[in-house]
Amino acid sequence: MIDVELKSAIAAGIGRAQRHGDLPAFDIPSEIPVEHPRQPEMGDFATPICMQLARLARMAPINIADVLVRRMHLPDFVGEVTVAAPGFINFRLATDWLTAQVEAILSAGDTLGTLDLGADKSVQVEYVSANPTGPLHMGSARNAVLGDTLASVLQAAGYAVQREYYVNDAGSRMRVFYETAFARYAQALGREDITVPEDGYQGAYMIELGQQIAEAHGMAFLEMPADEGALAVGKLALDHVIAQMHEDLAAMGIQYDCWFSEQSLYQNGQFDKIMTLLREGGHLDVHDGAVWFAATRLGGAKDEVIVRSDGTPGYFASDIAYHYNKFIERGFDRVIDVWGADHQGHVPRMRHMMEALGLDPNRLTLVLYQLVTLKRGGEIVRLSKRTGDMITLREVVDEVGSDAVRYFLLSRSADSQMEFDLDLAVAQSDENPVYYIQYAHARICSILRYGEQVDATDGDVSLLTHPAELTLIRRMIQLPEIIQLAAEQLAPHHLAYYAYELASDLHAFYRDCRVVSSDPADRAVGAARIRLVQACQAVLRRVLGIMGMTAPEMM
RNA sequence: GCGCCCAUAGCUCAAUGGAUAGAGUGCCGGACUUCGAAUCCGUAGGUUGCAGGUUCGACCCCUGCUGGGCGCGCCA
Repeated sequence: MIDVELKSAIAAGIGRAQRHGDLPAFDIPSEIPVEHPRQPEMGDFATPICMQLARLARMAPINIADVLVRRMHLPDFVGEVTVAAPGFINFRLATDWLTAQVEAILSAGDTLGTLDLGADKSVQVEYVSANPTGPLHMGSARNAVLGDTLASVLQAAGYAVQREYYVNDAGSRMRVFYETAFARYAQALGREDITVPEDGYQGAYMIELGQQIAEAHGMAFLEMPADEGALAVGKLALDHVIAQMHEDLAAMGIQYDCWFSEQSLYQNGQFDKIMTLLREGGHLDVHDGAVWFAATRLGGAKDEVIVRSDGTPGYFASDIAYHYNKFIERGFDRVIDVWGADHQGHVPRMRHMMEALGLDPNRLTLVLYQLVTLKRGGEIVRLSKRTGDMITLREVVDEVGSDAVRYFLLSRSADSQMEFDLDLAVAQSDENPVYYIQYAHARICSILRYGEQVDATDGDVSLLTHPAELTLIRRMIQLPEIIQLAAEQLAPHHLAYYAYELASDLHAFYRDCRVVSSDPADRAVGAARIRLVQACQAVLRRVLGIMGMTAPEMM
């Protein structure tokens, strides 16, 4: 990456200046800041390093800058260097290097923008993981988009990524779900005496599910002992719900590598093994009839119940066993869990759990996102599967479209609380910036169709000298940098802004530069511009692809 | 009471401790007889919630307020 080369050139320049006696001796900072100047006229890259060195060198920043510029060996991609008050060094990319990048992009193929930041380390991204007790509702949408895009970003950054859905098919909520399913099934067969539990799932979808099972299986499960019948109906209902989730997520272009069952954590004595490990490590206490995780001994605010006094494992027990499985059984180098902000209270105990398992807590990252407030008719809608008040992810995706939903949810940082107005989302879907970006792609396709008869294979990109052309190329070569930023910060919203700016530069280029011209005198530059437009198309496709969006050829 | 997150243009949101804080949207005004007007160009809009502090330099880091969201269970 060019910024890395620039940094080492600057560091080397400081060393050389010191050896020549232009700068006094001091330790060269390990991290050399390189950034994009706010004003493009100032250059493509800049470093404020001289301001930071002023104290060390006991010199004015501007004088340090002068010395440094004189002593630096410039990489070949730098065309011009200037010094600006109070001590910035500005670098401008060489035009011939810049235009050559068009060919580099065209020959990159599918790996365009791919980095080796991850060094092929294995990362698991676990996201959505909503309880399988009903259809996915809109509350899970942000989790889905964030997690899925994060996974793609990390893939592009050179990690070996695995996408996982954690199916909470154990525990007390599951039992209530089974009982609800059984009651609805029985009611469908006329047994009004069998009722949905007090804290059961009231949604209409459970009634439908009960009817479907009744139609398919008749009285069979009612003729069994009650426990067995409920279990059998419950399992059918669970399978149905999970199959539905597959479909709903697929409608957003999301596919997992693994659907991991919580129940499986309690098979083959695995859980006992982990409890032994924790006990031997001195992390367990027994009191009030329950087994506790001694988080306070690791600096936590309170201890956590692992096994309840009735002998059943609690949610945290599964969390421990699950992460033991992720790191120790399956050996992921790094794990990212995407959680809603309502789970932020669990962050410290996850850290303590990692310590207790003898794992480096930094290998586990919990990405938290602020919950989305849903509005309909100006009113805030509260979603709950238990009460059955819900707006499903599917109905919104069907109505607004996957691309628009994804872009909307992706374009804000995870820390921002956002409002999703359903009426507005439908009414204004045409104004969603995603269409602006897709239009840029469709426009390129249109230009290429129109210029089909032009032979651009020998297009000479060095003819690209118009400011709009160079601005576009500058934007195009930013892709790796944006992928790196998004991967390092685990913040995919940078992609959304980048894609918009890329589209904007393309539209501006289209305004200023005629690509396909009937004038024979324009043939050479036209061929070069076709190369440029093809390269831009590749970048647009790539960034849209990482965001999980389509790149339509026509709209 | 304690903890986490947030507060930036009318609205929705950006901005790795660096130069004149940017987009979209909305208002107003312009541009189709040539590759797509789902586009482009322009005007207006700011004490970055308040008060201190650190720094050569703060929207960004620290402290204290104010206001909002979310947590603090032998639920998940």
